[in-house]
Amino acid sequence: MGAVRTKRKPRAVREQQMLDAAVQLFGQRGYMAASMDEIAERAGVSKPLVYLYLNSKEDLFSACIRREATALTEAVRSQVRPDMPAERQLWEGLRAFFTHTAQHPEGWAVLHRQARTQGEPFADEVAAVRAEFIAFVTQLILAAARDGVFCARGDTGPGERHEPALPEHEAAGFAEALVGAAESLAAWANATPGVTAHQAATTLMNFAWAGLGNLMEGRAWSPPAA
Amino acid sequence: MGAVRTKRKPRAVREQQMLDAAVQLFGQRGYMAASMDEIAERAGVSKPLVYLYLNSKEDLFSACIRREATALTEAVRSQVRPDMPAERQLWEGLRAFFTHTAQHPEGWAVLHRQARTQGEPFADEVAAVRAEFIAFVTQLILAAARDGVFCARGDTGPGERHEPALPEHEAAGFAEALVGAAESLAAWANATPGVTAHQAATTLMNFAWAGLGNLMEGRAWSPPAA
Amino acid sequence: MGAVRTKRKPRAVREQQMLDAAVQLFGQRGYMAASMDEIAERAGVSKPLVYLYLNSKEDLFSACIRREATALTEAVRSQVRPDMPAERQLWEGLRAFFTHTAQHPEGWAVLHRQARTQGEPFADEVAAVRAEFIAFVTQLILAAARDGVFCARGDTGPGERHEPALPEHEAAGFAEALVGAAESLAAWANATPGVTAHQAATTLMNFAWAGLGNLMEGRAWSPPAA
Amino acid sequence: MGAVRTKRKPRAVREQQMLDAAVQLFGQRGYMAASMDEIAERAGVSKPLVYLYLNSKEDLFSACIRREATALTEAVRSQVRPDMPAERQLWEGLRAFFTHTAQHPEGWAVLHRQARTQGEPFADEVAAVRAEFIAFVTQLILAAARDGVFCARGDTGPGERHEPALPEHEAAGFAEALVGAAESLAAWANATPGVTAHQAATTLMNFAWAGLGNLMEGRAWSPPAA
DNA sequence: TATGAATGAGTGTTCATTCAT
DNA sequence: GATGAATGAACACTCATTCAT
Repeated sequence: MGAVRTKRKPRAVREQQMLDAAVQLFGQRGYMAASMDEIAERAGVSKPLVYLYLNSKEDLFSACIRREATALTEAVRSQVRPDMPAERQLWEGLRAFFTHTAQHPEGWAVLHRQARTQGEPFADEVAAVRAEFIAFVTQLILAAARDGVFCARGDTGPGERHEPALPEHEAAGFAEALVGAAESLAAWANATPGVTAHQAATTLMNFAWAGLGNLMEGRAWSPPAA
Repeated sequence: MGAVRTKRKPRAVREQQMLDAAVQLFGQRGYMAASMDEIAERAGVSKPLVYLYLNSKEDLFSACIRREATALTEAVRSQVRPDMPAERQLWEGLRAFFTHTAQHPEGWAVLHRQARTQGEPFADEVAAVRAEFIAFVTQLILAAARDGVFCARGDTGPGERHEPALPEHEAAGFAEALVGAAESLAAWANATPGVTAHQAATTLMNFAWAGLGNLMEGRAWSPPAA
Repeated sequence: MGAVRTKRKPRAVREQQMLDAAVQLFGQRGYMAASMDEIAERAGVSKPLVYLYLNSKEDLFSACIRREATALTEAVRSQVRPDMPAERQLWEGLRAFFTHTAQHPEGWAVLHRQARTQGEPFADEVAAVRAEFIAFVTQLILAAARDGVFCARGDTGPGERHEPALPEHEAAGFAEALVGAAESLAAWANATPGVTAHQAATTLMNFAWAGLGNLMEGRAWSPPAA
Repeated sequence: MGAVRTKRKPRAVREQQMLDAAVQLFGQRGYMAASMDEIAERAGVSKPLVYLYLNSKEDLFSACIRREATALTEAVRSQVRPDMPAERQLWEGLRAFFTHTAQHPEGWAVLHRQARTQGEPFADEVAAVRAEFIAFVTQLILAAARDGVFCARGDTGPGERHEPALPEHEAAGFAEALVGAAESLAAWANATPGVTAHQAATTLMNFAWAGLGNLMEGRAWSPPAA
């Protein structure tokens, strides 16, 4: 059982083995249900070595969170250039997001499912990263509103410019919704065979971006009469 | 110290005390981190009694999930009548959803955060309930598309009926996104003071419904040229 | 191995069993070398029960220290009445001390040998008890000096009263020496077959009390010329 | 971070560094609580080197005991010449003892506190050294009794020689008491600021030697009537 | 109906010790 | 001469669970 126990690897290599094993098990079973014994075994390493290198279960989990959060952030950032138009930034970012979560399902499980259910230290770490995404999307929405992007797609004449009309607070709500939708679609795409990252991103852009455009043009939704 | 230990209550009362305590603790700490000792103490009951009534920790957790899922489903269902127009059904359902999650944060935590991180038996139970919501929303979207609802709000003449143009598979994706957005906004509303259930529902309707309408009218989003 | 595991005893009984086992093992092996497993086994009890009743190894050790310190203090106090002459108080106290340490060697080992080598919390607890003994002996010495007891044994007429001539600080030094001698003789008496508590006490009274008398009469020792 | 790790020192030097570190840590924390990791770090040396030079933790502790025991014995022996009168030998020996224990508190802690609480191998080693001290003091007392030293201090004419009157067994008891008193006073002197080795030695001589003299002169103490 | 008494099995963590270089 | 890499065995402690009353 467990990986073959090879010998005498340099520290950095062993550490990655341990983190790989830990991300898998934390992702599958959760923080509390994953035992250090099992992690060590799957890493092909004795338990004391795990403690020697990673200090404690908490530190190991934190290290997993940080590694996966950085990887995800990096994957998205590498596809998004600030000089792109907002719409393109969002599109590329979403594609990178869905691609990465599809390729690293356990890492995504650690971030999205497991870390958030654990107490303060872990939930906070991932909340901070998520807050950055929210802020990024909020800025994108505001930028698009400011630049009148939503009206530019041909149907409305560029002459009549609606004022931005979008308070920051409302944009934050939309960003929250958009990110939540993305998280949900990531799980859906991973669980539904045949749904690619490209399709998931397209679905979300259709759902969200078009809706925002509609809104920008003044067609705000209002509750139906009781 | 825990709750005051009163004596000789009928079984049903005791069981509710236990479930209340369990939902609180499972919601706060998670399934594994919540101990039966603590649950019994908070319920004001001895531990063997918990086992006598609820059999095991797994069964207790399942009972919590079922109770909270039923409560949430009931809260939504009670506000939604099948004879309402689809838009109204969604609006009322969302309001009920946001209201209920705001009033029962621990129950919602059990369903949304904790149950999904645990293995097969629990995650499946809540997944089934969630699937029902998704299916419901999918039907709403399809119904709206079929009835041309999105065009009805005055701007387009009811005469020219667009064909449905919305394959079920695509509607399911939208539903997934909409539900994910709702879940995200529920947490956001609970964490952000001053955001009411009404506002959260409005934000989501604006974000989603208006977007859907835009889409229905043929203004589908397509990826920008690289 | 281990005691026969009898069943269903009331808590107080079990606690004494545990303390008995713990005092034995702590006394023989020391705090760190005694394992909770071994203590539980010798007490005829499972390990969780030890934790249920005594909380932790530290608390268990503290409980041992307190129990044995109280027993020793009580044993001595029960033989010493404040209305006795100082000399008699010391004599009776020492006899009680040597008797008790002979009858409870492990308890004495816990107090004298083991507790003092452990860190702050434990060493302090026993140091406080020892300080009480020192203070008691100091008062005895001062009282004897004040009352001129040392001159009363016939050789000097009671008429000529020497002034106390004994500063408190010096009395404390003597008390420290006397108590140290007593501790040493307790181990010696326990290790040397045929030495009774009575004999040990007599030896110490001869060694110390007579010497004090000599000193009181003005025959102070002074260093020999180099 | 521990001592600076300098390179390539001769073996004897490294060994002393290790023993220094070990004596400090064993003295402060005790045998079991001091870890080889910490010792190696404080010695500025890698752990395998400690094993290469000192074989095992037990051997290392033994080496500490032997080094400190030898140092203490040597310190005392160097001040005591067999041709001195017994009283002077004791006085000089005590002064050397108090001086050394004051200057090497950790070494003294290893010998007096830590080694005696550990099992057979260590306690025996230090017990053997202590037995030598006891034997030495016993001989001193017997010699003084034989030579009538106690009567020589002027008050009694040297003409009338009391017979020794001191059985060896009784002398051993006095020696045990005296050494115990010395050990106690050593700790007291170290813990009480302002008490010098000279003062501690004087206190003990006053307490013990004068008492012995009193005894020799036939004024034996006898228990008071009940 | 309800509980005090009790435990088997497992957890995270540490330590003395060795090997390969 | 000296060390980075590695582990078997143990430790304190906790938990879900049951029995006897």
